[in-house]
Amino acid sequence: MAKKIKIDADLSTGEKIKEAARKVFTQKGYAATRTRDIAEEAGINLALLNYYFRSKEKLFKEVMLEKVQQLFGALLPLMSDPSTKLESKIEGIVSTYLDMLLANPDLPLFVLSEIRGQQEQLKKVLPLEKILQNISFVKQLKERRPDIKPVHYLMNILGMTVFPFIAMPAFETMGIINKSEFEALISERKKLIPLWVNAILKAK
Amino acid sequence: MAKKIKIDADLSTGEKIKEAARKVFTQKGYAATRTRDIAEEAGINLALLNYYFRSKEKLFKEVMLEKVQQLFGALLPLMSDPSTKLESKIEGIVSTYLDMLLANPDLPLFVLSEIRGQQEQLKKVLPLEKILQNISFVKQLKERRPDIKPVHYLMNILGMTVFPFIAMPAFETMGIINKSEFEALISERKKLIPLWVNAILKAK
DNA sequence: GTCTATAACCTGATAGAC
DNA sequence: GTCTATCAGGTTATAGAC
Repeated sequence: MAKKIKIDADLSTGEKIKEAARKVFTQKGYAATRTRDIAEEAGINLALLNYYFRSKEKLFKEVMLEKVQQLFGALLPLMSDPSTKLESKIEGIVSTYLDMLLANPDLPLFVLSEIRGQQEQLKKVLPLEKILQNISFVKQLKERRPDIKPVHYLMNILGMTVFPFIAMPAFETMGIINKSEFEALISERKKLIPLWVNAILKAK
Repeated sequence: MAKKIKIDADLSTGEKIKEAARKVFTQKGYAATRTRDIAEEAGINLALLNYYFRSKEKLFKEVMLEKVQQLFGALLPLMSDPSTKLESKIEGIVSTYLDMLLANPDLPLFVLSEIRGQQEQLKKVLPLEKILQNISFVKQLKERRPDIKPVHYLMNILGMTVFPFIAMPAFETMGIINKSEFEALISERKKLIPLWVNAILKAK
């Protein structure tokens, strides 16, 4: 069994490069990754990277757009479904989102820290401001608590759900927690967060 | 009135450079900042930067340690005080921390994304794992809810408090929110979060 | 399509004059 | 202490052979 094979060999060259780029960019960020890192990770030559993608920046933007959609796009269908009521919607959002984050633990920190100066591209892909107005979830929050801005609950749910993944690297380098302990915590939170959000919704 | 003066002129050269470094590093991160950016921001020559600080990395580490202490250090005295009871401790933590974050909005994203590979330096300055064991706040949480790990409440409080500052740049570039709207939200949360944390502590 | 070699550029750091 | 000029090394991107 080959242990240090980096990228699946039976992918098209373009996909191998892109997969390598996904990995290196999300781990190190745009400025700190060298195209050589990506080429090596992909098991191809540096020149090929520029043959398939015109430049480092172009490759990055493709990866970035994907990641933004992965991070935000996963939320929209869950929040939009008008057939589920608020409680089960919260449960679904938290559970699905935590699963996605466990599979992509460094996605949030990557997107949120590398998003600077990507306004142009983003607005095309994710017209979030318009979506957020008429989405079923927001309406239900408004109904339940007309006295509190729905965005507050959004922040609370995302904060409780996403923040652990943002802080994990720090806690990990400080030796406070390791990966398996973290995953155990997250699986506890899968049941707890919906409970807590419910309590928050009732708080006076 | 000189509008584009970058750094107060009546500082020692070393402090001018460090102040500029604080600003540029926290905005762009280590890899993306050029020592030339810092020199220009400080209104001095590039060579002087290397005269005062031996290298880019050394300058960065000084700034980084400061910022880590600012981000985590502010919490410790608040969480340690054994004379305050749980409710008012939560109120104090949230209120003080939000004030600090409003004054340094990009501090959390900077520290949490640039902390990689700083283990050595950090453990000297912040032996957090030991502190967290015996701190008054954690004990009180354990007493109140022996059935839930205290770290969960830590994550909830920090998530609700800090996460908005992490997500703000993203929401800002998407045009969902602007700075003054954000600050208004935060000042609302100053009263709401303690309420919510209380509700969470009671949730069954 | 894929490679080697190299061009063109940028960045951190230093030498040396003042 | 502060500057100008420059070096040394590294990085992106391309030219050109296969």
